[in-house]
Amino acid sequence: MTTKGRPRSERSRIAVLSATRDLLAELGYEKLTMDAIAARSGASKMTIYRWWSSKAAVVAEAAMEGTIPVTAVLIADTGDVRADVDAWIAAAVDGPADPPTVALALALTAATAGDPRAGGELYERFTQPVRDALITRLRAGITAGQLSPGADVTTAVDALLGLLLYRLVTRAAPEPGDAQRISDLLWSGLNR
Amino acid sequence: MTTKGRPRSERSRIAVLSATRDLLAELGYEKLTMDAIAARSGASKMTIYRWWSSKAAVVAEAAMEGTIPVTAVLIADTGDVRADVDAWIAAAVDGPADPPTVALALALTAATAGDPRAGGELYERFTQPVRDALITRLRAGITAGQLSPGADVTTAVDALLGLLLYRLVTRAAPEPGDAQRISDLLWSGLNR
Amino acid sequence: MTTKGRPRSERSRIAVLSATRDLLAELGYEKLTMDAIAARSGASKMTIYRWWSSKAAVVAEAAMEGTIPVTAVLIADTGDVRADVDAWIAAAVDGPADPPTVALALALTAATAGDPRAGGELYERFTQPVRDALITRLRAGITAGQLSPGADVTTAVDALLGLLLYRLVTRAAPEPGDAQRISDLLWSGLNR
Amino acid sequence: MTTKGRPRSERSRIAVLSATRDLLAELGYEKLTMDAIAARSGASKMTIYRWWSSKAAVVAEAAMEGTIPVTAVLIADTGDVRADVDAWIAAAVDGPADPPTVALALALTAATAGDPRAGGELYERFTQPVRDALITRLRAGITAGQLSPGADVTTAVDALLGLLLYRLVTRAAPEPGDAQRISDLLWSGLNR
DNA sequence: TCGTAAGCGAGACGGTACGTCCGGTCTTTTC
DNA sequence: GAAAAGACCGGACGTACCGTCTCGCTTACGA
Repeated sequence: MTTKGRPRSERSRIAVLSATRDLLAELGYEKLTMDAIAARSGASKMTIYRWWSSKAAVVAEAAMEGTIPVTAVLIADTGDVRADVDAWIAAAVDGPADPPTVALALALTAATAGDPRAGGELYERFTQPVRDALITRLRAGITAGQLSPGADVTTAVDALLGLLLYRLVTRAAPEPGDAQRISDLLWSGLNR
Repeated sequence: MTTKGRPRSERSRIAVLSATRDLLAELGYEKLTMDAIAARSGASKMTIYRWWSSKAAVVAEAAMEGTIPVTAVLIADTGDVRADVDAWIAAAVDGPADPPTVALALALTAATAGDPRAGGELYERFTQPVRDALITRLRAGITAGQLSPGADVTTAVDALLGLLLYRLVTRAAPEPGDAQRISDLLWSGLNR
Repeated sequence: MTTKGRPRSERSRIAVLSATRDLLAELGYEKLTMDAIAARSGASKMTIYRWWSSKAAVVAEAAMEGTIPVTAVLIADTGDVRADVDAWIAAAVDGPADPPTVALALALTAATAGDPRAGGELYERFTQPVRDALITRLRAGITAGQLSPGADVTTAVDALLGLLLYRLVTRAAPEPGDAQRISDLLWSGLNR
Repeated sequence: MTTKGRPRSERSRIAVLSATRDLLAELGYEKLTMDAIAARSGASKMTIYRWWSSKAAVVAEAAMEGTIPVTAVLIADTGDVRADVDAWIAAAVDGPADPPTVALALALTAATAGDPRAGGELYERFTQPVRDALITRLRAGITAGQLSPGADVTTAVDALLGLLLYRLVTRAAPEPGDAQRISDLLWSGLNR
């Protein structure tokens, strides 16, 4: 026996998330309204609130489906730590050039920073996996003898992610060579 | 000739900024309201809007006056770059332990990330001076022969500020030795 | 050939009308909701709308089945006009003492008064037959020589029904002797 | 000392009541919405809710200012009861021919009948004064010897008001001679 | 006896109005 | 002439109800 009653409309779900992404890119997080999402998506506000508890929740799921495939690319393990992590850095620095992705990341940051009580879990949901993956890959590099045993992996990863966040928040446009410069900084920090 | 009429009430100005800091710590940026600031401070909304143009502006000035002791500490120039910058790092890492200051910094971040159009100027107003001061001090260190001429100062500074921002946004509590670890990372990055 | 497929559930029909009467007595017409009728009756909203076109229609049928014993009492024709009509008055004045019936009558009044476009037909459906029956009986009394030929039957009937409506709407509790006083008024009006 | 702060806008108050009357005449009570009142009047919903607690309250006050001057004309006391009351009847029967007044009266009836809990007070607020005035005038007529001492004044008045209400609710258009017929019925009822 | 067509409970849906809240402006009186 | 008080508009909030629309299940007719 399957569930009773009319099933949830996948069509609406997609329309809502899609409209959220579009409006975020156009207006930014603060000016994004539930009414606008409803109007743009064709879904009623009731339907949106039935499935998402708040604006932050919609944005979170929109980000989940929209950007994770881009930024959360699992770090490859080719056996060469530096090459693997450099590839991730290059993707992270140059990748999110398109406005929707930038807007989503900014929205997540705003939601996280703006509501101390509910935001922590939200932000960690997206950043934590990436952070863990980087730390894991680097620790594997230590085990493989490619990094010195005493390398301060977590501080380096936080500096890396922080730098990306900082550039995002200050809207610093990525410049050619950025990935290389960041890579250099990171590896000299790790190979004292 | 002095200005005519009743002079601006310094008493109100202080009460507004103080109430803003308190409420920010209690509620976060999104739930902070102008009505609440007016009620808590005893000033009328009219008075607030006479002197500040928006909620963001009040928060900005509250941050200005509230965090100066912490972040705007001018980097000293004792002749020893590393000692000078390490002192600043120590202050920045351990300083903002009190909730109001953290709340202010988060509020600024939320406002900046949430409103792409108006936020850039706001954020730069607080971060830019610090960033410039750090870069200037480090460049002086290069001139003084204490750092290698090819050191990538801006990337290092962005990583430093980004790391602080990242820890702030993720509400990572500062742990003993953090300042030391960050310092180590920074200097090995700069002295390749 | 009878109809194919599953026949209409009499069980549901009764449950809906019964739930409507109960809820009307508890909440009044304005606060009565279709969702509540569905929940209370165990029928789905789909089923309700399959058989009734609107809230007003459900209420109308609920009234139809609920108040017939009270108001639709056909005026008897024993040959004595005054005795026949007085019996009807007594039933109408003292009858609807129970809350559900009162609530139904009020609901019909509210629906009629509240929606000028659709209400006329609704109200006439319940009042018209009674009005016609009274007028017919009185006219028969004229024919039988029990009332003066010039008696203004329609005005008198409207005054009688209006008085009952007025007492209903103002929630005036019936008092002993009311039926007698109304009867007196009516007959002196008819026998000028 | 007068009250502090900006005083209530009389302009808004009038605009709201006026818009309510217009919309009532156009749409009827059930289709009247607060949003429409706000839009038509130029007042914000906030302002409306600041001064009136519900749609019924706005309608009540709109009726107060709009129709009471028309129907609640205090019954004159020229010394001739019948002439005085007949004048009132004539005004009540022929007067409210204009749609806004009819709509208001219907709206009050709908509100009263539709919400048993809150409506009683509402209806009595408008009907009670008229009823009392009629009863008072008729009792004065008894004292003056113009009516028989045993006349059942209250039943007669309720029949009169009920007849008007009944005709209102059934949307019976007033016909020539109605006032006369009602008058005849009333007086023969009172002068048994 | 069995297929099938209509009825059914469940419940999600788009739409519309609700009553509340907040940002920012305006208008009074008081100081 | 600045300040406190507080009413004002515009517009977003999150909720409720309407009437419609799938679903998958149930029932009893008619082949």
